[in-house]
Amino acid sequence: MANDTKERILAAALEMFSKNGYAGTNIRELSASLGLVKSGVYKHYESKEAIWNALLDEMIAYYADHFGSAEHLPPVPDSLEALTQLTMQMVNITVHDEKIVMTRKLLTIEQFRDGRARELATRHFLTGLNDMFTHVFTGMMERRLLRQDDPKMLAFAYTAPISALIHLCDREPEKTEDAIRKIEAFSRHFIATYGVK
Amino acid sequence: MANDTKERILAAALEMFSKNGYAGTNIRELSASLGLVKSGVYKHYESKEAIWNALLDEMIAYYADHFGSAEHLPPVPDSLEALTQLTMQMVNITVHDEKIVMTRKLLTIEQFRDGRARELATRHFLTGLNDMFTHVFTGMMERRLLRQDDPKMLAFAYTAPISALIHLCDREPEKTEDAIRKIEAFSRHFIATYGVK
DNA sequence: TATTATAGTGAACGAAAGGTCACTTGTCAA
DNA sequence: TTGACAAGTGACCTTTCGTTCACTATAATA
Repeated sequence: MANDTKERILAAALEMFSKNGYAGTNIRELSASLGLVKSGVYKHYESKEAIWNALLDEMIAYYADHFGSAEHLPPVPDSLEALTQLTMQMVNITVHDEKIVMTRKLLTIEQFRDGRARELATRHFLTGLNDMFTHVFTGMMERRLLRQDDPKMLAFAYTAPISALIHLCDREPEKTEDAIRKIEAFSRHFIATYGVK
Repeated sequence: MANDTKERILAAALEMFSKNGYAGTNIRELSASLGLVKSGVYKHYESKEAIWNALLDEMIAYYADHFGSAEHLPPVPDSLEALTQLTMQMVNITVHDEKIVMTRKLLTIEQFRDGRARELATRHFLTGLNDMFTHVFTGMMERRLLRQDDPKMLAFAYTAPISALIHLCDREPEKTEDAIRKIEAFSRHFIATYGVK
């Protein structure tokens, strides 16, 4: 029971912080959204900042669990088409999973205020996808699916535009479908450029 | 005199909003940073929100003046090397100009809260550079400096990675030099891929 | 059964927020 | 010289914020 409420507080905090930012969120509203009165929250966290820190802890742990280690690297696609499919699958999850979307928004909003948010933002927005596709492209080059080139550079050239469109989805959700189509078109264009026929 | 203070208030607002966000900024501090007492600010703007709106007006006007119309399109580079030089020149301005950096941070932080900030963010982060380099690449293809391809797609593939590294500079300024080197390396890699020898 | 820890309530608190207002000061036009 | 107005001050108001605390209800424990 205790733990349940504690987690529900974090979930509500993620929702409110990602919408209104840390400074723009107040404990009254947060509590109310859980059917609690605000003093009830203080039975589980000693302060607003403690909630923020716990949420960041959870986000960091979540990232480590889901994307952190080599076990989570995707299988190397065995065809050029499979690269697009892998990409679209990942994009669809990342753009439609509410929790991931909120996490990204939160990191976007708070990256300049909190050092740990800053680090995690860079991983989410830049190095995470980059490392993953460096691995993918290295494998694809070994299998002669991609022309020989610097896999890190290719991964950067591939993931950064995709990342930009994911950010667009966060910012203007009504453009999501369009952005996803653009990502697929970009993926195919990339393959047309670097793929080995 | 009146106008002077009015503008100084906007400058201070840009600084504070871009650092602490709208909700995290208070009029007392803002006034103090100008050597004023807070009621003095209300002689020039009727509310905090009015300051925000005036700042956004200014930002929108500034963008229109500096990057908005066809007059501001850069000359089409006459060589592949000139493309990298044009790029690096633009990147250096955009990364080192304090006002532009603060504007970008502000839009990053407030894009989910304000509709006009959202629009301007998309222009700053995505469509602005994109349109500009669509023009550049169209010209370079006509001059057979770049291989024939979809100029919009190439512009997107070129500008999005650069944009990602500019965001990195905003987030982690100590990585600025490194990021700029990466941009140059990326530009040269891009040319190696799409340039006509 | 008696006890005790836990989760939640509601009133209250001090600090800080945005905003108002009567007042002073300095500048310039009539 | 005087009157009017713009710019700035400082005290004050109301609201909202984060936080505390004495208290209650509940459910597990001894």
